[in-house]
Amino acid sequence: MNMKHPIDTTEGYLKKHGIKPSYQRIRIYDYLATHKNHPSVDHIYQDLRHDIPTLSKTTVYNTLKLFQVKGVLQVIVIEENENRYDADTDVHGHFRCEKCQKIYDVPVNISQLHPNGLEDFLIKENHIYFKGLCAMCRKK
Amino acid sequence: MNMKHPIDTTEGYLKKHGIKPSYQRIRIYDYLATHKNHPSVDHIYQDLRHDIPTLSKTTVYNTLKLFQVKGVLQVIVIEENENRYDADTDVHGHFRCEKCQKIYDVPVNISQLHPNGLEDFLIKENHIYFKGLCAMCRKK
DNA sequence: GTATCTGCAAAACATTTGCAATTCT
DNA sequence: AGAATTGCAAATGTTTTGCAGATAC
Repeated sequence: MNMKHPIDTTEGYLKKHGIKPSYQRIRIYDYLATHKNHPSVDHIYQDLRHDIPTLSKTTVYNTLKLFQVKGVLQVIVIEENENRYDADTDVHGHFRCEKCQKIYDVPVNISQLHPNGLEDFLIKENHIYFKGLCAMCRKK
Repeated sequence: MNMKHPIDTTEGYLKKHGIKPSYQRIRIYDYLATHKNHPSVDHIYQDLRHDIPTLSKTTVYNTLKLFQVKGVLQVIVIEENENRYDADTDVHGHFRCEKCQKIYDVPVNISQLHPNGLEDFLIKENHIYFKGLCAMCRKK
């Protein structure tokens, strides 16, 4: 579980954010909270459909869009043609290895970054990511 | 023109990077160099097809992919479902206004950002972007 | 019983691929 | 001529939409 208030259940956590906790929504949120490898829609769908045979991909899309609007996940736009999802809503960066394709979490101190010219802008989201070779792939 | 060596022509600049300067490639590069608003493939295609009626979108895709591989542009992955392109290959950030959709350049000092845990990683690309409301949209 | 949620099928996009015609040297 | 480039048409893959049936309160 990856929740701000660990005492909560997923159901309570979703409710608190104005999301009706249907069975599918709870399962999708729990999947994200326990699979921190920044899954794509298809990852989520393929894994969950073994447990929930009636699940449809549309529901996964609907649910993730709702989660995004309600602020319980962040969309990681790092691949050029598919979105990834992360239940960790704290500001942090990502690293994508161009060889093994894995996406790593990267702790970054955003306060060190003082962009000029944005003084009158309202910044709602910070996105930082890196691409290259991870330690393992680099050695080979 | 947005070139490291302003003395060059587009033709010379492309050659230097191992790109045969065909008519279409020169026109697409010039478009990027003079339109710094981070256009999408469709922006480029729709604008250039008035001048070059035979231009195909495939050629725009082919050319941008080639430019990316040869390192004369960077792909900005900031929209959730389409790529944007920038002939400025220096490290810099972007800000996308969620209201007017405009993408602004943001000078950032990447060296201020010392991500932990990437010591053995080879970082080839840095990407930093922000989302929110720009100064103009915020006032309204 | 009325709202909402789910999921199938189809549509809408962005992007890629196969291949034939064109262009360049 | 030979090699690279262009561009049409079709395919692919992701995401969205319309809508009917199921579910929840």
